[in-house]
Amino acid sequence: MTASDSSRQRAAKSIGSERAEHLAGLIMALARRDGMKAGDRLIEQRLADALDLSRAPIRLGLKALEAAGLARGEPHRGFVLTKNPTSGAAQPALAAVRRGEQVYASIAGDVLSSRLTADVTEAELMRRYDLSRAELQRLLDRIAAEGWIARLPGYGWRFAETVASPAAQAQATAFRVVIEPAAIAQPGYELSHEVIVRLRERQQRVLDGEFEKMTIGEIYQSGCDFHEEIIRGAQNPFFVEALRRVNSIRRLFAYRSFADRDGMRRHVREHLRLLDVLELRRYGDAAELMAKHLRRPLVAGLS
Amino acid sequence: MTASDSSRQRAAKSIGSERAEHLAGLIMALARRDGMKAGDRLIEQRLADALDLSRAPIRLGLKALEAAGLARGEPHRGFVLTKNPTSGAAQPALAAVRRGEQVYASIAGDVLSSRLTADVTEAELMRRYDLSRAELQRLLDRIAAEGWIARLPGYGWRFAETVASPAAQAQATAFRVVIEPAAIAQPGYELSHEVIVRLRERQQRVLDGEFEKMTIGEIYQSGCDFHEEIIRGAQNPFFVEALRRVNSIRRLFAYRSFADRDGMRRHVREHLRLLDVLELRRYGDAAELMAKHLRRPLVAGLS
DNA sequence: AATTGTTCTTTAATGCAATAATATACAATC
DNA sequence: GATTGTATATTATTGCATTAAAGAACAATT
Repeated sequence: MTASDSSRQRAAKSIGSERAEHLAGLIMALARRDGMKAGDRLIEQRLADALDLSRAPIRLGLKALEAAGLARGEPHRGFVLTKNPTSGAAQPALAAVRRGEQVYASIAGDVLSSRLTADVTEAELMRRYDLSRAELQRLLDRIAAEGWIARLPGYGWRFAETVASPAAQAQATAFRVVIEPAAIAQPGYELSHEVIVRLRERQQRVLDGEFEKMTIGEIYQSGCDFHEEIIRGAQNPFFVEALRRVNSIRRLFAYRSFADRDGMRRHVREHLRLLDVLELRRYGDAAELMAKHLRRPLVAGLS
Repeated sequence: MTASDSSRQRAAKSIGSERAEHLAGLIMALARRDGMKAGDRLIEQRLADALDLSRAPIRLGLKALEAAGLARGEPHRGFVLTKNPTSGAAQPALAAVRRGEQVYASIAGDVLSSRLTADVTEAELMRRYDLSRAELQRLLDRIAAEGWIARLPGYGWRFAETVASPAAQAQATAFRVVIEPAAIAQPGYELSHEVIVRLRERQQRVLDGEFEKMTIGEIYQSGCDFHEEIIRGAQNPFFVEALRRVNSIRRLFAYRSFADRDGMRRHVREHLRLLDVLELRRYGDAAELMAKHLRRPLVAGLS
């Protein structure tokens, strides 16, 4: 116990500034998502707003990015991307974000395959995953926010029945088939022109081949972003929230469902068609289209 | 600051065993919910299971109950209720639960009336509500679990847009009108006979006058329980979860909407009618009935 | 006018020891 | 056979000092 304890501490310390690299990864992921290119400026305040942080941590991330050779900073002129965020050179920076996800992923895997019981104590998890209390607590808070674990009144936590059940995937779809079309059919539904344009542009970029360079995680995320933006048009946060939660649980098994590239192309094309119908304000048709879209099998991991 | 700090500590210590009284309140609330009467036995393990605790804390609660004169314990024969849980004598014990809710309630009130900004820091909240870090954190965890606050990446937390908006109540209803009937209309929908019987019995009891003795909170809770049990029949935890979250947010403004007794009677009668239709497995009709039920105005706080 | 650079303040995380709360196991009793 | 009584082991909380991280304000630069 003392052995593993100290090894963990040493490991953490040896990585110069883990946080900075993590921030660099966040910035890079954002740049990718927004389709930035080499040469684009990285404006501190804009990044800070996008990531809900202040400029101080952003600055750390930018410096780490420079140290990694992905950005260049000149006095009083800020930082500029030197590599395309989709290029191979950008990969290590992005991996830094994922590294922090490893434990999260193994817990998710263990729950999904029932290697963990529904009820667990913190002590048990600390031992099992070699985490400090603080680390574990941050993790549990996050998982709780995603809705697949909840604190028990006494000691311990309980995983939600939502996960682990083999039927979960089908249930998630069934739920979405209800709320997403219904949201579009709500009386006050409206999607601003700007949003439609932005969404179309992003989907088009994916269709134009960018998705060859995307990770499964990014592809999944892009799909979720799209649907969340669409459902937001109902002007009812309860719909948005509900979809968010389903998506964060679907993410757990998304990694398993293998993505076939052809299905994906069709999938994105459906997104574009949906945008067209929405632009014409034919909400009844759009709702139907959405229902059909969701029911399509096989690419379940990507809708 | 040191002054308020120490006063808080003194207050906490002077209450002999706050936790035990709280537990007593939980037991009493459970007894009320289940329609127990004076003379009924309070079986430790059964209570422990119902409250997701072990026997040790239950025992503390039972002793506190005895100290309050609401239960009597005899060696090797356990505890027995000596007062009806609906009687006036039971009130103080139940109040102990609510006492712990005071800060929660004031935060809720402050958010609902925009006396708090959307973004807050822990330090700010600690000062404002005179809480220790630990106390505040438990509170924030709970609120986060209920879904109306979320941690920001840096310092601080952000209240969900779901709350505070004046439209929230209408939006919550709109959302329920979508998911509740849809759940009943799901292919695999089924409500076991036992559940129907239990629900009917409980609603009947309320109709038979018990609700005169119920607090607003209990009335609200009873309504939520009913609907959650109904939606559970869809065999899809996503529906249940979604409803739970809406309900935990609706609870925040439930206290404001004044309950008229007549509307409530009609409301409960509708619950009973719904059960009849469900028992006949006429799910299409039941779904329609549910939609109408939810749309009824005025008793919005109780559906 | 927008953006970066710098400094200072505020805020929260971490590790540790002491303490409290909860869970478990098994014997005793009805 | 179910329930209670009791002892013991496990688990988590609390307070505190230290340290790290983030935010805010304003000057400097383009």
